[in-house]
Amino acid sequence: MGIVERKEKQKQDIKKMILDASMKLFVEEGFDNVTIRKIADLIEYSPTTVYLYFKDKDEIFFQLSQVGFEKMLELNQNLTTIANPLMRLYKMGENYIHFGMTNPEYYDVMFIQRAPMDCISKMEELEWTAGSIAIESLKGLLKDCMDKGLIQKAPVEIVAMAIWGLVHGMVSLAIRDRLESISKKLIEKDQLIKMMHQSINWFLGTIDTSVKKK
Amino acid sequence: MGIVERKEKQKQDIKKMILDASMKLFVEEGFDNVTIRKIADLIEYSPTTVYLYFKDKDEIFFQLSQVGFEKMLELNQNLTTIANPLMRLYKMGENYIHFGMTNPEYYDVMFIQRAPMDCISKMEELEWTAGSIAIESLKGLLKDCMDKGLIQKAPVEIVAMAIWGLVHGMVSLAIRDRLESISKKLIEKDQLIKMMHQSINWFLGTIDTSVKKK
DNA sequence: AAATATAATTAACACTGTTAAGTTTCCAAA
DNA sequence: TTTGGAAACTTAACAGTGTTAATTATATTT
Repeated sequence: MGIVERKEKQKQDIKKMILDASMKLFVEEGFDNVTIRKIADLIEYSPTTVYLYFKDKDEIFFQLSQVGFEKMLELNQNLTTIANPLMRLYKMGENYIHFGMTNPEYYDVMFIQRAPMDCISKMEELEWTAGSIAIESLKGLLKDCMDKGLIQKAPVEIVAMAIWGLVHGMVSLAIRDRLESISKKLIEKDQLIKMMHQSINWFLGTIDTSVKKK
Repeated sequence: MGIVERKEKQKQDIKKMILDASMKLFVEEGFDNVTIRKIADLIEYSPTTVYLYFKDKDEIFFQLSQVGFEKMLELNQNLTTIANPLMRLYKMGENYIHFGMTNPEYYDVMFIQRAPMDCISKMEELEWTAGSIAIESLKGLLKDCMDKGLIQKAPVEIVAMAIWGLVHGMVSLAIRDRLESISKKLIEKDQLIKMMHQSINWFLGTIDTSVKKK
């Protein structure tokens, strides 16, 4: 039955077209400018056709966020070469900040935008999403650091929460233009990133047991 | 000229009515359910009347966020009694988390929602907003801690960014239902708050120079 | 070729923020 | 007290939004 196969492929192609169009609008014009009608215009179908391939707008954004997670996972490939877990942790934070600051729109759907209810239940079905892979690897890394005595022993979940909070907090405040108030003068993006690096550097320095305290 | 005074007062009263109605919708039905028409319904005026008192919807939310900042400032009154700056820092973080978790809608407009451009320029005019007061007091507190040798010396801005990031990160992830993935099972709000407390506790413990490191 | 299943579209609904134009209300000067 | 004008408010409308039911066009199967 080659015909049903081809049909299925066509279906997937159109799905991809819709996602690509959404992404294009998303990155170029921002979240609020992604409308069903604009998507339909781009792929040269009628607006209602979109609903033949996606339940609603939320599902499209959910799919986009999944793409974002994969991108992030890919970015973290550069960690594999780093043996020292504490160094890896630092690089991981650096990656996170870099990803968020250079892909603010992706970051938005992944971590800032309200997650629709039925996506949450979908997550629970999957049980092993790209997002949970990231957080699990962070927890593993922390455990590794503790086992090797590189950082103080503490409940992994608590420390993971703090570290994720730290980087997410800085990135999301930056993306939403709230970090202006930290210094009196305006700060440009590059310098902001530099400051974030200093922050995680300072942070990891303080929890690093090998650094001598006076 | 008592008449022009009374007129002015009336104007302020209606402004307050609009803000109160917005707030009510905001808290009870969430951000997306605050519409000009619903506000108008509540105050029993026509929708266009709202525009005689506020430039646009953004201005209403900006005003609401200002109210939020004042509420937060008020909450921080309990800090004055604490002499030890490190203890104050801990309590400040606890306050922040408490405020965010019990007033998620306020927190939203204050720190998460996209800030409209012309509000930012308005901020620069004011130059001394409730928001910047909070961040300045955090910086002052940190300087105090460093001067007294309670925590390691480091650039205040960098440390302030890290700490604000830490608490904001945890709260905003919680509000947007992203913290579910940190533990495999569902976590209820109260326990989440407890975990956040443990996080800042652990964090301040590690930067506290008086705590002995093994 | 006719019947059926699939795919795409048109038209419409119930909303949204916002504006121009028209009414009503109120206060001060003639 | 009447009249003029300003201020306050409303009606109607515009240009959008997500989404659905009903309809038409296109393939596929019998």
